[in-house]
Amino acid sequence: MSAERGISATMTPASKTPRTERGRKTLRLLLDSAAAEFGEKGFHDSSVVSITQRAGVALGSFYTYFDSKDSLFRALVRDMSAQVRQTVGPVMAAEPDRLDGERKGLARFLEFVREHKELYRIIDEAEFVDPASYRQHYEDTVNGYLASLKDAAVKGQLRDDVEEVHAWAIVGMNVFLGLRYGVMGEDRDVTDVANIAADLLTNGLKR
Amino acid sequence: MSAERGISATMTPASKTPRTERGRKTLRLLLDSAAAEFGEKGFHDSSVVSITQRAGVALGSFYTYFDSKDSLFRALVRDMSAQVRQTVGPVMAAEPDRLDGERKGLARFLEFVREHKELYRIIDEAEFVDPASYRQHYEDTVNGYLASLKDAAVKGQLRDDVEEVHAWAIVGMNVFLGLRYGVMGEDRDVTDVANIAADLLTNGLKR
DNA sequence: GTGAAAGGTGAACCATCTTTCAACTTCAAG
DNA sequence: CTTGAAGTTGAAAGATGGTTCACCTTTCAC
Repeated sequence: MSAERGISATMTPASKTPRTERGRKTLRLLLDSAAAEFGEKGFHDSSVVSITQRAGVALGSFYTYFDSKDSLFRALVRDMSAQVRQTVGPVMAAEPDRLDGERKGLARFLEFVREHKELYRIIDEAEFVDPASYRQHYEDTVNGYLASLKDAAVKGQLRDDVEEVHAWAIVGMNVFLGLRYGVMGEDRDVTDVANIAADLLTNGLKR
Repeated sequence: MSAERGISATMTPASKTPRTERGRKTLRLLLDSAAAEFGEKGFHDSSVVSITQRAGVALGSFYTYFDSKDSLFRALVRDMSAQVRQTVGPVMAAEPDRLDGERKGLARFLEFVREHKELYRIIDEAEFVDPASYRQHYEDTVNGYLASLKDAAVKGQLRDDVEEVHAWAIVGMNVFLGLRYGVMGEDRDVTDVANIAADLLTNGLKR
């Protein structure tokens, strides 16, 4: 049984992990080039040759660190997914009031998207290149959200019937505001957008 | 000048339009097979050979009706985009009260998604295959939404400061609810989901 | 200084499709 | 019944781009 234990899709095989500083440097160079390349051209129009050229290393070196173009992409998706949560989560958690946290968190998210326009292309393309990671990304995001909403409900900061549907709705709202006001155009102030959205979320549409 | 007038990316050249009933039948066969194929495997893993096999026509016939694999995809995106609005719009407009319309419209949208699971894969992949159509799809959707919100505001059915940000937020919410409760799983009743979302949208999160 | 492990190199191999094309079939108008 | 325009066919050309591999260079422990 345990002899059969292999490496899962989300792990990097030991044989590909760099052993020296030099190796880690090259690996990082490849990851950064890949993020830029995938962000600009998407997965299929990006080529391994082009990524290595951008990184300034030889084609063959790529396969010293990754099993395939796919496995590099998987590594990137996991990396960016974690980066978003690590950036936005603390900002949100720092506010005593959950609805203030919502506002601050969204503003920070919009800023992050503007600094990392490649985020959307990479996460979105995961739907096709690596569906498991795609699903995982949103489930992780929604679950984190739901937990913090329920926590706030217990504290009496918002309605106490919050559930999964609310979390998906709010995440969808934020994702689309990021798409429109982070990626598609920067024609609005992030704080304004965050205020409007937080107000909608707090008070609703009714008169 | 007018001699230079060509065909835009969104048009089908006259030379490719079927002239007979037999031709129209083959074209439809190809479109349906393509929707199924793209929905299952995504654009890049779908092949023209496979689409023609599914349709039961020869490879060469494909190029009688389409200039390229890309142009077929573009045709499909426009088609599905219009289909969604034609399905949901009337249901929403039929309710005298806009917030009731929101509820009914979302329910109908969720049903539509369940009946057409390929919708998300095709629209989402347009971000990479045909960015112009992707953007167009969401701008059309949001603009329609915004117009109807403003109309309702004038009638006094909801807050009168509705603007673009609200429209993007609501569309994002609906898209994600469709993703989760239409595509990813059917573990919730569409009416329940629509009621919860409409209530959130109407009254907000506050206690 | 030496040997071995880690890292680097890029030409070549190879599989996969898209697209073209010249020959063939269908069908309806005259 | 003839004719030709519309439609059909699939082998093959052409392009692309991921992956391999045999050989070279660098690093560093002993």
